[in-house]
Amino acid sequence: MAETLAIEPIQRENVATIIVDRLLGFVKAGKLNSGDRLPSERQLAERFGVSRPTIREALSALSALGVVEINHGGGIFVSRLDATDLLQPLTFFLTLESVTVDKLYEARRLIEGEIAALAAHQAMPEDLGHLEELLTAQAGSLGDAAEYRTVDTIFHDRLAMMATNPFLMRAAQSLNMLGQEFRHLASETPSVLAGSLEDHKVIVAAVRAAEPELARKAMADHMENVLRTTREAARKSK
Amino acid sequence: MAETLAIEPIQRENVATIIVDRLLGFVKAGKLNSGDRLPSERQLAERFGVSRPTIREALSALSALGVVEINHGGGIFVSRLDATDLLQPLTFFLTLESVTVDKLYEARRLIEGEIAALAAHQAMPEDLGHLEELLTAQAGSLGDAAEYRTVDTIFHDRLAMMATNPFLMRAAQSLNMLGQEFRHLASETPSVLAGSLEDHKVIVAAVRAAEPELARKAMADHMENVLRTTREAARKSK
DNA sequence: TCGGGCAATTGGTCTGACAACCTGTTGACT
DNA sequence: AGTCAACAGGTTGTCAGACCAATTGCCCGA
Repeated sequence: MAETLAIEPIQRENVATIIVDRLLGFVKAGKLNSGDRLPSERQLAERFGVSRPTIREALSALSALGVVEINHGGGIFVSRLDATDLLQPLTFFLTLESVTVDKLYEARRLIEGEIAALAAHQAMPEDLGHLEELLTAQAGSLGDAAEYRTVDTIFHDRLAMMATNPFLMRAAQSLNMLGQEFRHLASETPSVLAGSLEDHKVIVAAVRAAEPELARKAMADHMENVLRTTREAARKSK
Repeated sequence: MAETLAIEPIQRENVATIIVDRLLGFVKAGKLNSGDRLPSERQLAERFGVSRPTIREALSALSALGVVEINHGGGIFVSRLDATDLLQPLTFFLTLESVTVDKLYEARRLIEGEIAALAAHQAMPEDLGHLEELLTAQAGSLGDAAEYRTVDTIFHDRLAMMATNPFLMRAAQSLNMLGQEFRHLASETPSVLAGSLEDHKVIVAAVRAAEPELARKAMADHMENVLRTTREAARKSK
């Protein structure tokens, strides 16, 4: 029998890594809150009993993670990551072949679908107003692909906010970002944008009608269309 | 009208930041692929015309982002994480109040449910063997809460791998990590662990039977149970 | 009172050194 | 000839101390 036996490599951790975890612990435990200023590098080095380069490595990592902000001459502060903005990081790594694109949209269909359903379930009147505005904004930017993409992102974000689930929102945002790398091609075609707008209208209608399942279906169809046009554009450009 | 007029602070970027972007560019452009070995720190320092500490700060950041793996004495490699491991970063930011716990499990139910369904749809025989092994491992660790949590995580990871969707896997992992912060309390109760194991057995049975919808339901129920026990434990400890 | 300039503080970078670790090779022993 | 231990070279990990650059705030002079 093939033992699972997950023998871990026993890696003795970096001192810098330990310090990262330690500081992260402070943030988690609430001992460090958003906007708080950290001690200076020299003080941190002294308190942790390590050298300044080591401290700097730890801070560099935390900065990359978006947990702290470093100001030359000014000090180091805990970022105000009220809810969203993390997760920017993974915008890279687009070695994505077509297989992966399928998987990406499999995930998007699920998550965006749920978001649409939740939004339909608990939409507030003013939310609906916003969505309508965004639709007209999209109609007005059919000629400008870059602008359309921007408004499109706002549209999906708005819907995600209506779903009132920060976790789904977060996941949806990152998947959207990843998808956007591919859509540059497709979105240059006017007919594609027009089709997208039509999809959005159907979604809004379902949300307005407070029909969760209809909304989910509409969103799933939309994702399907986006995937299809993305693939066609990719094939053509080959 | 309030002009946006985004006057940027003209921040001259860190040299380390520049190097991070540069290396990231290589990865994006395909000049550096998964598993590739980077030049040594000294060589990098020389080529970029900077000192080694600066290079180390850049590498530390990339390591935190999960883009590279650094082995003491061994070298630096581009992570192979075909698609997955980014996004780890946002494991923190757990300001989670009880409202948020509900939302967290709303998201988990959706994503883990889909994973279970996909796994049931395309399970391979050896995968089923692994799952069985994990079940017995869990049965054996009912007395040790910490160990049980570890095996539990492996169980969910395994299922996620079977779903063959790196994006869902990634999302599920981070949600699981977030959830774990709360489960420390609940998982100290033996009866809770036993209940969890029973849930797992039902899930595996559904996967083995190749019944996607049954698996989804079983997983959703499991999530529901986890949420319930987590809440009860939290209430008791108040 | 206001304004400019100086000085302290803080982050940014460099140099050079040594320790800990991994790997392949060499050499001795069986 | 085959095995295995010790060694050498390269690599990351950490440290110390120094100096540069940006920010801040105090202090003094107008």
